[in-house]
This record gives sequence, C-alpha cells and structure tokens, in this order.
Amino acid sequence: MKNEISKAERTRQLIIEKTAGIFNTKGYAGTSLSDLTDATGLTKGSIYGNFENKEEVALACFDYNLAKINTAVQQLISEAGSFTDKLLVYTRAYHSMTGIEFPEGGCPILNTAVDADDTNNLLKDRVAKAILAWKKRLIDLIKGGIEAGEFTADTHPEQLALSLIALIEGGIMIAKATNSPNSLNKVLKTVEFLIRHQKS
Amino acid sequence: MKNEISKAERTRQLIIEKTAGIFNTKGYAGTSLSDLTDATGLTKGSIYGNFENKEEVALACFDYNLAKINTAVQQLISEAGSFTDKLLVYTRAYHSMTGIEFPEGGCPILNTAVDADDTNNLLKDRVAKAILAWKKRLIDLIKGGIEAGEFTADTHPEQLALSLIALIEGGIMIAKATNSPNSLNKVLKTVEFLIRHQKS
DNA sequence: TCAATAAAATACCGATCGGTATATTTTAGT
DNA sequence: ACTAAAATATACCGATCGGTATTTTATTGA
Repeated sequence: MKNEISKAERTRQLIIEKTAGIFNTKGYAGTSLSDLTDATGLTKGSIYGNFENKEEVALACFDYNLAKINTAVQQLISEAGSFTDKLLVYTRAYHSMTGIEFPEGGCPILNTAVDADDTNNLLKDRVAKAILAWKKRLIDLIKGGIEAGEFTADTHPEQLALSLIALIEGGIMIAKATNSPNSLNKVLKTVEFLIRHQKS
Repeated sequence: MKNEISKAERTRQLIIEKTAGIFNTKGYAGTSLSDLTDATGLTKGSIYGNFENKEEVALACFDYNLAKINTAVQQLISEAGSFTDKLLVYTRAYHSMTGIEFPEGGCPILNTAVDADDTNNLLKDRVAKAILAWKKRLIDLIKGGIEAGEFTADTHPEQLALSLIALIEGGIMIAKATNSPNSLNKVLKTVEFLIRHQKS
C-alpha cells in the first residue's frame, strides 16, 4: 500500500483544507490554534510537525483559497471567445457569489487585505502580489480587446482594470456587511456597463 | 474649578480618542486591553470603570471614526452648489486619502465590515447601518439631480449609489494593500466618469 | 474645609494564547 | 516481520488574554 504522496503531505493538505475557511472567516488574529485542532481533529504537536508556526498555516490557506477562485475564473475565461466575453465572465462568476465556488468566508483578497494591513507583513506581501497579478491579467485582456478592435483606442487599461477590481471587491464588502447579495449584483451591472461602454 | 462635563465623560472621550485608531488598524480581535492601557496611560480598572467591556469601547470608537469622516464629507457637500458637484465631492475628499482627515488605519466602514463579519454582531449591525445610511444619502443626491434636470431620467439611483460606494471602498482596499495611493486616484476617475455620464 | 462620592489604581482571577520537548504510535522500506 | 524513521500525541512552558473585587486617590457639592 505504498502511496505516491507521503503521509506528511496528505496531513498538510488536510490541515489546509479544513482550516482555510476559518482563517478566511475569522482573520489571522481571530483564529487560534485550538480552532485548528478542533477543525482537523489533530493535536497541536501534529500541526507543528507539519508547519513551522501559525503564520505558515495562514499563508498556505491564503494560497489555497486564492487558487480556488483563480482556477475557476480562469477556466471560464479560457472558454469565452471574445475579449469582451472574457471580461464579462466576472459578472457571471461573482453573481450572488454563486457563479463559482467561493471559499468559506468570501473573497480571500478582500479579507486578507484588510486583516493583514499591519501585524503580518508576509500575508500583506502575498495579497499585494495577488492584486497586482489580477490587475495585470485584466490589463492584458483589455489591451487584447483594443488590439482586436473590440474596444476603442482611448480606453485606459489600468484605470479600467483597477475599477473593475474595486467594484467587485467593494460590492462583495457591501453585500456581506448588509446581508444583501443583490447589492453585489447591482454593482456587477456597472461592471458590465463599463466593459460594454468601451466598445469601438 | 467646576467643569461642565464630568471627569468620567472626559476620560471616556480620552479613551475613545486615543484608541480609535488602534481598533481601526488592528481590528477587534487584534486589539488587546493592554493596547488600550498603553495608549491611554490608564489602567484596566479605569477603562472598565468607564466602559462595560472591550466591545463597548470598540463600538464607541467605530462611531467616533465614522463621525469624523461623515462630518467632514457632509461639510464639503453642503458647500457644493449643484447635485453634480455634491456627488463629485467624493472624488476630492478621498483623493490619495488626503482630501479630508481620515482616522488612523483608513476607512472604518471597510475595516469594520471585514473585521466584524462574524464574531461581533453589534459591530456588524452598526457598519451595516452606516453603509445603508451612506447609500441613502447618495440616492437622495442622485434623485435630487434627476429632479433638478442635471441627470437623465433613466439614471438608476440605487445602482449608481452602490457602485460609487463599491468603487471608493474597493479603491481604498487596493491602494492600502499595494501601497499605491495613486491606484485609488485612478478608481476615483471612474467615479467622476460615472457621475458625469448621467448628465442629461 | 470637609465629608460623601466618584473615579482610578492595585492585585488578582481562571482561561487561553502560541509554542515546544518528549514520549508514543504509525508508516514504510527491506 | 522487523526496524529505522517519520509522524502524531501528550504534557507542559511562560505570557497574555478579558474581566473583576478591592483598595486607594481624586473630585465635587455643601
């Protein structure tokens, strides 16, 4: 019964899967080691045998949560034909937070950005990189759309990319805080408007 | 030397002023009572003599931080003439987060909305009310602009109001997380575009 | 000025925090 | 099946957590 992946690797994965939602919901400071042991059924000794400290677990969980969203969205984008449709994927993916499967606790970029503002530089660096990568992917799609003649030449790629991200994340914040998924959908209508408004 | 306001009231105010920035920066769970005693120079006994518990201090601090922003913005809005100019106040007030004086730690609505998602229902209720009140004020300005003939009749007040809030809060999140105040300014350009685009 | 009262400091509570040294159990190669 | 190594559990560490009962100090009205 020799397995490809080691026991340690399987445990690491179990810890990440069982606790990613907790960190994303309660934040770094709000998540305790007993939260981790309760969720996994493991002991502190086991967790610290697989991770150096609590921060390393949080970092792995952030990567896990982020990848979950990114792979789902990138899949939809790869299936879309035009650059316009690729950008419009976001209005579908985030619709009522049900277009793709989200991590428990919502968007890890929003949560971690606000949570790790100070106190945790490693987490802050990672969320900054995630936002910049997202921005770059959007800019590439917008520039592609300009070159393909879908968008007018006077479209501002960076401003549009940043505005789409801000609308989505701000919309998520409003929807969660006011318990109104439909508020997010209204904001996504503006996302759609901004994308379609660049039509040449 | 008899004073109008009691000693207790002055101490309460001191505690709020000295700790409002800490709660707004480190979050509720991340702020400890020793943070409060360090910042105020008071002891735990004194703080608990003026507040029932840590949560009550956090609630008072949220109100304080929120009022600071709201009064400054409302002042600028009252000085503006047209409904268009009143709405455009936001692009000035939030420009590089320097148009008005912000609480230490940034926007309390964004911070508290994400921080108090779970674990703290009183804080969550308060931030929900703050967002809904903000939305209502924006809707009133937009409807006023429609009635005054500044905006076209097919403007959607709620969608526009929610989108402006989402852009501002999302823009703040991006700017802080990536250490780039200019990203917020680019997002505010879209805020301006959306407002001016409703011109009839 | 002087009590009555209010406010702040001291000293303490049990619980939990993140983390670790060590012992026990499980895995995996032979 | 046996053993060396890896993984997990146990038991513990000092520090800090939020909160409180009690004592000391400061305020305030007469």
